[in-house]
Amino acid sequence: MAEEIQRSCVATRVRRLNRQITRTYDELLRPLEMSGAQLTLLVGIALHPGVKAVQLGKALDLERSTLSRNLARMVERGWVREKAAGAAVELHPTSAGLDALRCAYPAWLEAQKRAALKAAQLEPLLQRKA
Amino acid sequence: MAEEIQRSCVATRVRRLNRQITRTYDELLRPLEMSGAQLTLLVGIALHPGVKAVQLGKALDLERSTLSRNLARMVERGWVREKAAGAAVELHPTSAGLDALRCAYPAWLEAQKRAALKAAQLEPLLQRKA
DNA sequence: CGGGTGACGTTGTATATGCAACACATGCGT
DNA sequence: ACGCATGTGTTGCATATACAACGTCACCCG
Repeated sequence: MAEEIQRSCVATRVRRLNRQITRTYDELLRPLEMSGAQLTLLVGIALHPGVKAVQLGKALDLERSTLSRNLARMVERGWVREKAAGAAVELHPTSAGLDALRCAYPAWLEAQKRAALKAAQLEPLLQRKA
Repeated sequence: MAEEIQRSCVATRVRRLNRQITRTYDELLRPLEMSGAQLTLLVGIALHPGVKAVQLGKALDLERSTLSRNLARMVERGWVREKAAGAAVELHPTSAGLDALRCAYPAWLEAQKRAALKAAQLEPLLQRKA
């Protein structure tokens, strides 16, 4: 029973891979004082200026309160501006945010390259699930 | 550039999948007051009684301090016993821990079933990485 | 024996995440 | 206009995670 879980648990594998991948991106983005989570949000906002927070959350499958707090940090940094729109909030990139995005691109490329190696571990993951 | 990141970022995809999978397991384990992370640790300890913490951490690619704190919670719950062994710590399951594991098995099975659906999203992930 | 070095765990601090509870706005129906 | 349901965001609390700094133990070497 315990053997079966250890052999085939999807959560264990996905979570471990997530740790490895997240560490890789965070390490390379750290000089820019940006996290992988923040990069994802910044990209989404830059590509869809004025997007409603709730839409962004649904696209990323992010809980409302998590998104709210992550955005607050990015507003602090001056990368994002929030604009009230009734009960909702519209998100806009600032020029500093777009600059940060440009600066992050080389680090992202390198992280993407390193991640490709670890992503090979995804395939056994899928095969064992069956 | 931003388009490229949104289209192909491995971290974004792995992290989103991790959120979905983790939520699934945590939701089903919640009645037992157990998390997916704790289940993984408990399984590892149950299968290798006396395992050194550092070994478990390496197997799961878990940072030392993270493991230390997660284990502390499980010791609190009475599922695990820590035994000093020089500078290291040996981990043993308690009988309550083994009981909890047995109780968790049906929930794990159900989570595993639900996760199989979402894991289909892993395949597009891999293909776009190339 | 004494000092240094490396391995291991813990503590401080920060981000990421989620659930539950609350607050607020909007819009609808009467 | 009133009240109610719904959608949206925020706050309180808890876990998971990582890095940096620190304390300790063990071990080895001179």
